[in-house]
Amino acid sequence: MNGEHDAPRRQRLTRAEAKARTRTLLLDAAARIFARKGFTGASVEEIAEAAGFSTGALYSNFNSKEALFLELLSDRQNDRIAEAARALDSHEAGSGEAAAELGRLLIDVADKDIDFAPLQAEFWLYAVRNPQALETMAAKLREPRRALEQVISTSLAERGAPEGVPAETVATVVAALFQGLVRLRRLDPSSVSEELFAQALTWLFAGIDAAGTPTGAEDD
Amino acid sequence: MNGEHDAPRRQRLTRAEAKARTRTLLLDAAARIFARKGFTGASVEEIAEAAGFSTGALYSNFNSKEALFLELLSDRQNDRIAEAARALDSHEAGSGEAAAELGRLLIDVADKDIDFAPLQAEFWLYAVRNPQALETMAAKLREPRRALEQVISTSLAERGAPEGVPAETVATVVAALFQGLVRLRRLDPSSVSEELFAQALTWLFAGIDAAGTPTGAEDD
DNA sequence: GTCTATACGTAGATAGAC
DNA sequence: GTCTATCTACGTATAGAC
Repeated sequence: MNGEHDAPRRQRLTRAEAKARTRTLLLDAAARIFARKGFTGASVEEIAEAAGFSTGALYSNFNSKEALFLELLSDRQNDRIAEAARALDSHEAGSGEAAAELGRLLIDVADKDIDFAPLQAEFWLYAVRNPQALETMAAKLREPRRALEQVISTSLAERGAPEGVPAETVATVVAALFQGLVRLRRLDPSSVSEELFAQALTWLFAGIDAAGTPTGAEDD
Repeated sequence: MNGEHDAPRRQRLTRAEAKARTRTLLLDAAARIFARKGFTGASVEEIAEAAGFSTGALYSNFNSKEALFLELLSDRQNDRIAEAARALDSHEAGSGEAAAELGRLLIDVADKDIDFAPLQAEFWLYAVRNPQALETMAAKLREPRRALEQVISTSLAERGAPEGVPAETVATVVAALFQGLVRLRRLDPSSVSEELFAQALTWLFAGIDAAGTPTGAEDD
């Protein structure tokens, strides 16, 4: 009855597209459930049901629970980080505006996207426990990291900071601060105000300027 | 033969002491295994065996796997953090020495005590997922946090920073930075050099000074 | 107080129907 | 390609011996 190489494609949704949609839905559900229950704590049945499918459908799209998790680790974790890079790109790092923008992003990540930080933590733990995944994760962080470095590098030059201050180092500090503050805010929101990240960045860049010109002398 | 209220105490190891020792050994093993496999990933049998006991002995000392984990969360997590507070106490925060000392501590935590950061991550995830444990965890972090605040407060006063800079805020920034850098170093050691934390602290405090006295004016 | 043996539930993964 | 049913293994927790 239903020939398979001739008939289908009735509503612009080919078989391949339908499968791709299923995959996407499963990945979305997996991100939520993994974030809420952890890699080992989450069950494949739970994930499949949350996506509206059965475990059979899940295994038809992914070889194993681990493969599903690793695909998230490779493909999904950049979403928010890329957003941060964009937020930085529209202003200059070190300026009050960029700091304020990043501050807002921090609050968003910590408060609105409640699954983000726990999922990142799961990724980090998995990477730390599985050396082969460690390189994958480090690689995935490199791209947005370079974007951050680039913006910081530009900003440092504009501020007249000396060449003794590599943008790479500053980018690391900013990234670490961001992560750390997001996690602290989840534990105790009152300890990490909405303006704190912006404030810290302001201090940091002022300190870099001061370190470049300790007593007020400039030029190199 | 062996009367129980009269005879024992032959090698200075009473029954109560023996049990306490068992508990300690189980807790030590639990810390290791939970750090390496995660809360859900670790099995009680694994933990018991690592401590040299059986699951029966474990359940004779703890009501459940969760109770064991919660005891670690409540009692053990302060070890390293208290150490940080002590490191700060011997110098003044903001001084080059204190910064260097903390920098060494960071490297120690990141490289030597390989179970510390993953265990903290497990605690954090558990707290984020279990609101009732969240308060427990936040409370446990408060004590060393106050110590950090105290030292920073003193240091700020010495440096002539204005009252507009609360030590509480600075302490949060320092703590977040520490956590964030430890985790980044585990992913990519080359991105977080041994001197980076000290460097970041130096910048931070210089920036605070500069913010207090923007163009070079002092006095209050 | 600790061990051995086990009950009971649940989870990852597969097989075969549709 | 997805679902239902199931196989198998493992993990928590308990019971009873020593």
